[in-house]
Amino acid sequence: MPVSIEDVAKKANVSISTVSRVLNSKNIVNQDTKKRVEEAIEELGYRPNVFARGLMLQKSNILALVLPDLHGEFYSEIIRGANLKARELGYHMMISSVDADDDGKDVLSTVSSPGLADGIIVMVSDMDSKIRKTLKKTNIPIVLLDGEVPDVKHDTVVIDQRMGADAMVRHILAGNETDRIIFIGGPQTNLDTIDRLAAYKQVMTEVNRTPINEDIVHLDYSYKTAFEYAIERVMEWSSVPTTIFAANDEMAAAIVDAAIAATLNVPQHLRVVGFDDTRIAQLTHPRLTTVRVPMADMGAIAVELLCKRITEENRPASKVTLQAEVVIRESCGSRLNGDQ
Amino acid sequence: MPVSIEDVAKKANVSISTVSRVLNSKNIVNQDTKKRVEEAIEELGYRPNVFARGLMLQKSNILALVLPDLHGEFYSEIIRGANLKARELGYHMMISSVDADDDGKDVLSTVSSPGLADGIIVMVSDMDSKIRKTLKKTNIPIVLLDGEVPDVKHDTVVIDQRMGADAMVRHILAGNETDRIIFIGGPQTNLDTIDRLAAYKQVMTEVNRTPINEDIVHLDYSYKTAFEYAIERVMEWSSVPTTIFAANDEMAAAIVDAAIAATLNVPQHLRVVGFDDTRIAQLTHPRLTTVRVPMADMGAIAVELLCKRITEENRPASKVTLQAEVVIRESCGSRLNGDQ
DNA sequence: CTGAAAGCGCTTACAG
DNA sequence: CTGAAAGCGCTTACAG
Repeated sequence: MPVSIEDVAKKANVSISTVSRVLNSKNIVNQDTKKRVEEAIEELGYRPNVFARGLMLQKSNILALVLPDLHGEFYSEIIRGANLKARELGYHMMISSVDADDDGKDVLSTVSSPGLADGIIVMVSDMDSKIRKTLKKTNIPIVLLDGEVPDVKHDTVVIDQRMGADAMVRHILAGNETDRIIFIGGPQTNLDTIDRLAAYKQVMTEVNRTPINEDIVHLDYSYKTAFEYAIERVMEWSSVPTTIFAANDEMAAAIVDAAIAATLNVPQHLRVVGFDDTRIAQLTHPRLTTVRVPMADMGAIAVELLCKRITEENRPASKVTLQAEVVIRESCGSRLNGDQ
Repeated sequence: MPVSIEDVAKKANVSISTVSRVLNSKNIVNQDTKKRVEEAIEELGYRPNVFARGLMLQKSNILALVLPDLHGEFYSEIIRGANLKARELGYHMMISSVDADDDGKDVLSTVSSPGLADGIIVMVSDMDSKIRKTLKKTNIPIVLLDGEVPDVKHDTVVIDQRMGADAMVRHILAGNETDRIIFIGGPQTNLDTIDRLAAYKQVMTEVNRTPINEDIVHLDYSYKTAFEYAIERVMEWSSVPTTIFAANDEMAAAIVDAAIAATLNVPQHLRVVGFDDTRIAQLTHPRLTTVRVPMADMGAIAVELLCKRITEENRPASKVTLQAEVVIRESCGSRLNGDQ
């Protein structure tokens, strides 16, 4: 039987009101009584019951983080960044994953009003995701990661995917103007892929090289699929000057490996760039030119926004856009040492 | 103002007791009343208040997972495995990280009795970790990952590191009997490193090759440190037949890269093996021979044990040992194609 | 099968 | 500065 506020009160010879006061350091308490109470708390090892407190305060100090998947470094960095910031601000973090077919009712309902979490950070990376509909019905503070849900009032933190992809395509063109550029994306409904592809199309069109359908392919972001796809095609690709613009590092790494398996030299016979700048980008040979997405920052900023929203319900919804920047390494023949 | 059980009761023309009964489907409720109540719940979008329920039931359906760090694939796999299983069993998961200097009081106290979480999974990977002391004082259900804390009654899930390391050293010796074998571990107080090193010493001693001090080095598990260390020494290492046994894949990858940077061939001029079988192991060239540690399983089983402990307080503490197995790839010259 | 009432452990006006 | 009391939203014996 855990010790309650009443036990403390008895031991310190005061009322529970007084104990509560020293606990919350609200109203002023006499120095001596305060000391007596604190000693009693210490001796008894008293910890306030979170539920009782939550019942009164309608606040749990818990934030929920809902991600589409918990797999891979991308998400683990978000979790890390969010967790650090949450602790800093005095919140705990709950975490859960919801895949695209899941409407997330399960997760959201337990977590949401009048629920466990004071607020919730949701990443909805797929356009068709059912959770988007569920979100509309929730009226707990929400921060959306990397995507927006229409008709929901919420704060948002996004990566400027378009700028990043735009800069990347220009970087490719700067080094190798005449290259055929093949875009290899994730699923068609994936929001990141949509943005990155849009930027690719736009820049290409701008330089009068409207992309043809054969140069746009959609895979599933995985190493395996990309490797299998690439191994069949690297020889053909390398027959004319070509750069592969993969929408994540995993696929880029797979393509590099497929090229190497076919005894091609990257970047000489084939150029490859990735996206995200996960650790994989530095483990390939040659290392990947890619676009850095500040994942940990994303998590941290989302937590920050959420906490602000929780304490200040009526502040206007804000949108934070994080820049993504091109990181030049060797897989594309960098401008620094590309002319050796 | 969220809708309460009272609102539902009014709408359905019953008492709150009855609403509670249909909610918890305990005692039998008349079909018609039940239906009426369910409709009211649906219409009002009623969700029971978690705190009120927790106050009564002394149960939150939340599990806490405390890891030494949230960085890297190793931990993200544990989180993933744990999270999946937790959802399956109807629990939510809270997550937090605690570093070795932190005594975790902060985390544990909020999370622990009479706290938020019904139980807690803790990974304590460092012998000196202060959290070990804090753990002794907690009397909430605990499952320990990958390490034990004396004097605490708890369930445990461990990897059989020793068997894994043992098998690995024998594998190295089987292919290259006369190789000098250098063990590169993490910090001296790291429990995994301790076990892996012990196995290395034992097998070496068994074959009458008691290791010398120069062949045992402690780094910090990171790619960077290992690369810097290796780049200075690869030439010397390769001057006699040598295998590097790194205590994780990160360091193994760094050593492979250092060797390549020195234009050495792996496994011909230098052999390298890793530990963990994280994804990195398949991204190096050559790919790493390593020891597979079932991380996701570890998370899932920990959750399972914890849930059993929560519901059956008096069951005897159990210890689940997961096997680690050698995965043969190319970095050590496999038996399959090592004699080309 | 159903309702009135006690109680879970807190916080917070309200008096004093 | 401090205490008695109400109340947060539930669950669960206890009567009926």
